Amino acid sequence: MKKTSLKDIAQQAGVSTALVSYVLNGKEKETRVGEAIAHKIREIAKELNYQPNHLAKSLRSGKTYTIGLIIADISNPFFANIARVVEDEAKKNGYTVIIGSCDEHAEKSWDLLNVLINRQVDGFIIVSCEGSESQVHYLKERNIPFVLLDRHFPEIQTDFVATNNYKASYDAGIHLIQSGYSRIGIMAYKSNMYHMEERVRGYKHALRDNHIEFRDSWLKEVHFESMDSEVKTAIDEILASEQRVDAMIFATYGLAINALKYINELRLKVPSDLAIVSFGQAEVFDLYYCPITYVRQPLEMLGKTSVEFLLEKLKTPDEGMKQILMEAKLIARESSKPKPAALSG
Amino acid sequence: MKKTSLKDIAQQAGVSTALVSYVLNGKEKETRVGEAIAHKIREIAKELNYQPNHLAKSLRSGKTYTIGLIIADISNPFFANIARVVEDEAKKNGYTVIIGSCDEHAEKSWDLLNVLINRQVDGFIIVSCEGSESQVHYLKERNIPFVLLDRHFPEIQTDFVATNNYKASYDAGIHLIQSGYSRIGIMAYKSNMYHMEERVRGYKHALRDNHIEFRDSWLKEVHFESMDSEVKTAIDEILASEQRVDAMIFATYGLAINALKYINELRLKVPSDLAIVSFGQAEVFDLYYCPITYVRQPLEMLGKTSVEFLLEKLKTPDEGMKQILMEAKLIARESSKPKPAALSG
DNA sequence: AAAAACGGCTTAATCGTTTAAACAAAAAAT
DNA sequence: ATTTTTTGTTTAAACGATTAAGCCGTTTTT
Repeated sequence: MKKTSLKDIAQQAGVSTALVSYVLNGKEKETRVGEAIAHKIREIAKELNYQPNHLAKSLRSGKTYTIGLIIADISNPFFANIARVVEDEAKKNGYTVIIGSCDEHAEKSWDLLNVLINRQVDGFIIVSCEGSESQVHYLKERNIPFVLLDRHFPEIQTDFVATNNYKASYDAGIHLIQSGYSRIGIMAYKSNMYHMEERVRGYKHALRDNHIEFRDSWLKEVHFESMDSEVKTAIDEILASEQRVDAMIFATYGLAINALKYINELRLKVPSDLAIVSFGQAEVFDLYYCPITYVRQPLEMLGKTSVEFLLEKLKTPDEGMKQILMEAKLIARESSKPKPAALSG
Repeated sequence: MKKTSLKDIAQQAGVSTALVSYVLNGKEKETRVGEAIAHKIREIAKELNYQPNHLAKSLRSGKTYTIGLIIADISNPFFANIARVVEDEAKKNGYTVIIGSCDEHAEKSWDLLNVLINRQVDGFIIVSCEGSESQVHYLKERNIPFVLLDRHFPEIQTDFVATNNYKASYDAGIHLIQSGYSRIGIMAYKSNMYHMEERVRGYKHALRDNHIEFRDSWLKEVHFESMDSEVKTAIDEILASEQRVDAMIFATYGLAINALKYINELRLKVPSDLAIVSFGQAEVFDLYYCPITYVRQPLEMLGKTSVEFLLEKLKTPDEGMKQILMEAKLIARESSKPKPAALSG
C-alpha cells in the first residue's frame, strides 16, 4: 500500500500532474484550471487520502519549514518549558521544530548544528553554551538565519532575545537588602558567558549602591560538570567565612536545587538561618517547606519572540538585527521574608 | 554562497556525479573507481566542505532516518527525561528525533501524527493518550512502524515497552502496609487508560492480600484538565471520610505535586499525619522537607528499549511483535517510614 | 584470433513535487 | 476573414542525490 502521490491522482483524473499540483495548492485561479476538473481532482485527492510528500516539496522549494532548536541543557525545566513554547509557536506558523540539547558542551553543539544543517532546517534558535562563539560566526558567514535565545554574546552582532540579567540580579540584591539582609552571597557557574557575568555584576552593584562592601568570599563559582560536589564545598565555605552570609542568591535553578538539598542536610532553616533568592521558575519552589523567592523570567515572551524574530528573518533576510532584552520579575516568597531584626531597625 | 552539491564536486573533478557519489559513500571498491580519481574527489569534497543534502537522499531512498516521538505530556519530567533518553539513543544510531507533545489530547495527537507522517518519519515511538486507539489502528493499517512506550492498549496487538504498573502499585501498597499503615487511599486520574487501571488494581490487590477491606471513599479519581481544583476537593474528602486514611498513594507525579502543595497549606505533617508514596521520580521528591517515597520506573531502559525495538522493526518489519513489561523499584524514604505505633505492635 | 572478462567511466532514470514555457483550441477583436 | 487574446491544458526541467545499465578500451582466457 504505497502512499498516493500527485501522479496517482493525475492518472485517475486523466490529467497531468501539473494541474493536480495547481489545484491542490489553491492556485487554480491564477493558473486558470477548469472548474469541473478542479473539482474532480479535489474529490480524488480526498478519496485517496492524499498527503503531500514534504521531502519532495522541500527539495524543490529549498524550504523545509523546519526550525532547529539547540538548547544548552534541556534537563533544566526553564529550558524545557521554553522549548515547549517555541514548539507551540512554531507549529502555529506551520513550522516543525527539531530540538537538540548540547548539555553545555560546545562540541555536542557543533554536531547538532551540522546534523540539522544537513537536514536543511530553515533557521536556528539557539541557547548558546560556553565556547560556541565560533559556531555563531560560522552561521553568520554561511548566512544561515538564526536567533540567539536567553544567552548572547555582546561582542558578536547577532539577533537575540534575552532577559535583562543585570537588572534581574540587581533587583534580587535590592530585595534582600530591603528585607534586612546585609551579608549576601551569590552562587553562580564558573563561566565567562555574558548572562552569568551580568548576574554577578547586577548583584555586586546592588551591594555597592547600598554601601555594602562586597567580599570575595561571598562569590562562589562552581563548575557545571562537577556541580554536585562543588556546591557542597561552596556552601561550607561561604558559611564558614568570617563574615557569615545571612542570605544567598542562586544564579540558576540547578544550583538552587543542589544547594537546597545540602542546606536541608545541614539542618539550616530558611530563611532564619539563611535567606534565599533563586533564578529560574519551577514547581519545586512552591513545594519547598519554605516557598523560595525567585526571579521569574518572561519565559513565554522569550520563546514566542524568538520564533517571531526568526520567522521575520526568514521572510525578509535583509532587515537589520533585532535585539531585545526583556525584564524579569521578582516573585517574593517566604525564603526572603523581612528579617525580624530589621523590622525594628 | 550556495551549498556545494555533488554536481559541484563532479565539475571540479571533471567527472560525473555518479563517481562522486560512489566515492563519498565508500562504494569505490565495488564500483571500481580509480585510485587517483577517488583521492581527488575526496580532496575536493573536503575543500568545498561538502555536506550531503538529506532531503535528496531521503527522497531517493525512502528513508529519512527520522523518528517521530509523540509524548502525552512533555511537561511531566518523567516524560521529558524519557524523551532525552530516546533522543540520545536514536542519535547514537544515526537517527534524528522529532518530538511532539499532545498534552493528553487525542486530537492534538492526530495532528502531530499527520504532520510527522507527511514529513516521512521512518517510524514512531508513542506515549499514547486517552482515546487514541484509532490512531494506533491507523498506523497498523497503513503499516507504519511504531512502538508504544509506557502506555499501551491490552486489547490491541502492538509492540510496546512499558512498566509493570500493577506490580509497582502492588508493591507500593505492600510497603505501606508493612510500615504499619492500614487505611490507605489512592489518587489517580479519571481515565480508562490501562496503565492507570493497573495502578489502581495493584493497590486494591495489595489491600485484599492483607485482609484490608477496600473502601470506595479511599479511591479518588480526578480529571487531568481540572486537576488543580479537583485535587483539593479530593484531599478534603478523603481526609473527611469516616475511616480517615493514614497513608496515600499518588498514581502520578503531577498529582503528587499538586496534592503536596495543598497538604502543606493544610499544615499536615508527612508522614505523621499522612504517609505518602508517589509514582514518578524527580528532584522534587528529594527536596521536600520530608523526602517522598516513590516508585522509580526504569526510565533509561524504557527509552532505550523502545528505540531498539523500533530500529529492529525498521530493519526487519516482518518479525513478530515485541512486548516487554519492566519492573519498577520502590525507593523508600521518610514519607512512608514505619509508623511508631506499628513498631511496638 | 576470437571471445570473454575486467576496469573505469558515463548515461539516464528515479524519488515526488513545482512551475516556467509551450501549445492548442476557442473567443474576441480587428 | 484574419489576427489577437483568452482559456485550459501539457511538457519538461529542476531540486540533489542514488544506482542499474551501458559503453569502450585493455587484458585475460580459450
